[in-house]
Amino acid sequence: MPELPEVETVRRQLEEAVTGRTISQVRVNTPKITRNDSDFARSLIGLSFVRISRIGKLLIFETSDREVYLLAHLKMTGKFLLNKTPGEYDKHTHVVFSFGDDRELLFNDVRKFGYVVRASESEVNQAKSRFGIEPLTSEFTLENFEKIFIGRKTNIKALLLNQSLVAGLGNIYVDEVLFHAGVLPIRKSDSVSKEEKKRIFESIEEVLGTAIEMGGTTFIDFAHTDGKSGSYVDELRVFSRAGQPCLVCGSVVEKTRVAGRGTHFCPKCQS
DNA sequence: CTTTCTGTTAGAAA
DNA sequence: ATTTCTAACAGAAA
Repeated sequence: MPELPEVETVRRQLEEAVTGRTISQVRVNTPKITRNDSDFARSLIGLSFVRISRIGKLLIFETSDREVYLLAHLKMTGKFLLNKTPGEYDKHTHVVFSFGDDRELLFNDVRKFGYVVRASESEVNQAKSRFGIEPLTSEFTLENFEKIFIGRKTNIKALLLNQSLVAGLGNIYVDEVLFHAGVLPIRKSDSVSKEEKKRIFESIEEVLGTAIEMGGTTFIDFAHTDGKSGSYVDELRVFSRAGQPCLVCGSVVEKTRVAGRGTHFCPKCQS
């Protein structure tokens, strides 16, 4: 579930909690999470976190060493948790950062798809360059958004899920955005009118903006760094509501498979 | 018990 | 070149 609003929520909480703190100890319980980096712990001890930034769903930790960064992706079930009882955590805790006080930063991930890896400045720039336009920034303009349609004819859902075109949308928010915009997920991108593109563009800003304000969506696993849930789940209009009445028109919300993903829509509100 | 499904995405296959 | 499909993994649900 971590999509842009969830990752942004975590970013803000991490920035508040760990910037300026010196790493005194690092424990790697599951080497795969760090891409089997045998120097991971040793190279981080003594450094401090300077800034936490984000592009799409990727978290970027700047450290006090200009050449040392951490790149972290939550994938499906990853979480960063601030642990108030050092040494006590479950079997899904793969990396532990200690700061020499009574708080630890944990990376926890049931499915182990996520990662926390060390990167150089050039590797960070390489990673950034693979992302498309970032919503809620000055580069996210209608003009730039319209450009991603050029030369493409896949369905609109796959287009919006493509991180190299727009950064940060995932399965939940694409369904919600398309409902908000009144466009069916299966529509071929080259059939989407200029007016519809404008509605989708504005819906991305609206839906993501509100979701960030509400601390993201906790559907099953997503948690804030304090373990609490996001409340945008109460605002979902179609996602996970198959078989239930559309909150706008009362029609039954349907679920199909589009772009290989479970896809929810209202057959009356979207066309 | 077995099978199916799940929020992501890199990489293979088409 | 773009688009589609699958594997990576664990656990909940059917």
